[in-house]
Amino acid sequence: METASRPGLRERKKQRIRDALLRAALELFLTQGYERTTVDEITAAVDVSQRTFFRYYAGKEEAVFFTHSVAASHFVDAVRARPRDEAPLEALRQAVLQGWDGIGETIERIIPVELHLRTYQLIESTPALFATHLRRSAEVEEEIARVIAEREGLDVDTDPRPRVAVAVFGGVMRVTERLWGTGEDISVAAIHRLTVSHLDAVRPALAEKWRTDGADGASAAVN
Amino acid sequence: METASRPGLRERKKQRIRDALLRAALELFLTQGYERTTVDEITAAVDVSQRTFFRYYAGKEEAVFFTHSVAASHFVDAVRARPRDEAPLEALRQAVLQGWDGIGETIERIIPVELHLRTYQLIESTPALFATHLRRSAEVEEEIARVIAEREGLDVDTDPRPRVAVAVFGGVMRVTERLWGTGEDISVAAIHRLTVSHLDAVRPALAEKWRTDGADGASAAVN
DNA sequence: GAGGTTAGTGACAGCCACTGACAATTGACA
DNA sequence: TGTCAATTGTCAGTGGCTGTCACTAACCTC
Repeated sequence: METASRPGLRERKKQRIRDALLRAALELFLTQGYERTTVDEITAAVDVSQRTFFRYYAGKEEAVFFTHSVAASHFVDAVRARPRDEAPLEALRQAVLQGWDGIGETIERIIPVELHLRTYQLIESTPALFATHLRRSAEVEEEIARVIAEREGLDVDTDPRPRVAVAVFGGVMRVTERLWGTGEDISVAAIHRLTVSHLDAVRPALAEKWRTDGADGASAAVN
Repeated sequence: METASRPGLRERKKQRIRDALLRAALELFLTQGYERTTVDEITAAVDVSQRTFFRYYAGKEEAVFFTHSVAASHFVDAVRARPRDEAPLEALRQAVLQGWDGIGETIERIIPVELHLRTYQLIESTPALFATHLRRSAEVEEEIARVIAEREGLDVDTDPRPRVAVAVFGGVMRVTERLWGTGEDISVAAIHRLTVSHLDAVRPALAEKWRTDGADGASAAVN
């Protein structure tokens, strides 16, 4: 009866090492900076060999983005779960907001949410990580585009709308994240607020004239 | 009188090495792949020391993106040169199309345009390069957002519209580039056509309902 | 519970991108 | 032509990452 609840000593030991490495890595990255932290320092903190680190994580980057992968697949699932009568962009909007609000339960099993949220600041301030983050986002967007296309009964290779819609949405999310990640308030409430205000700014931003409709645009101001 | 036209032997020698390194690097990257090409191979082809390569280029990546930097600043200049009565998105649209059409004169002084265009395929097919490409694009977008904000007399830090508009535009351009770069036809005509069709798909993609307006959406189909 | 099997680890050697330091070389210029 | 300064080659070293191999400890069977 305990094979399901207790996965065996070997497996538990592995899990402990994986967790310890992740935590040590993130804490070192956040205190000393990503590039100034060597793998040797991480493994020294956990007291395993350098080789062991690379058996658990493909590299330093994978450690940084470990929890992000979890969050990303939750987001994709959330999009899939949206009612089919919702407009595509509305479904995406609800899915991200839902994802952010549920980030606690999603991440806390692995590391303190605080640590996860702080990785965004690390990513935004480290060019190499930021680049990887964008690439990973692009991969998620490709997946989302396929989901949207399926929802709408379209072929993602002949109709540009699914990818375009997702790209528009993703572009706005990047701006939002960046503003949030480079700011001081890394609370979930803050990202929630910024997400809403930026998504609401899409239609005004696409308007022909910006200068005359001051009321509409100014109302979407941020900060 | 010849300081301007003939920059001296030393300078010419440097330029020759810089060009030779760039060409050798790109040709090796394109034939063997980016990661399978070592810096030693590049410098061996040009017959200089490895150290010399790093004096001209900060790393392998910088060589790949050398011409892209030129193209990017031409694009930014083109946006700046657009008439101020043009709507922001229209100005961006015209500037990119203009940029692509003039890519020949812009790049040919450095390397054959053919080589430059092929680097897009390399970038799209090499995750590390793709990531860097996205980061660089994000930097350009930030610059463009400031230009747009200035054009419209807005503060980029309080009004979200400049960054949002540029992010929307940039998102669509990424999708376009990716489709083009992973396809077979890497002609300027092809990217021009894809750019137009994708930008035209933005409004339909933002529509509430996709299923009913089949005529509008299907007309924007690609390929 | 002894003994074989196998997964996981440490130790070591090595590749490659990249950097700093210093000496050798070679245009530039008087 | 000799001096100065810019460029280059050489060398040594760091750090991320990988392959290999022997060893240990968990697991499994009888």
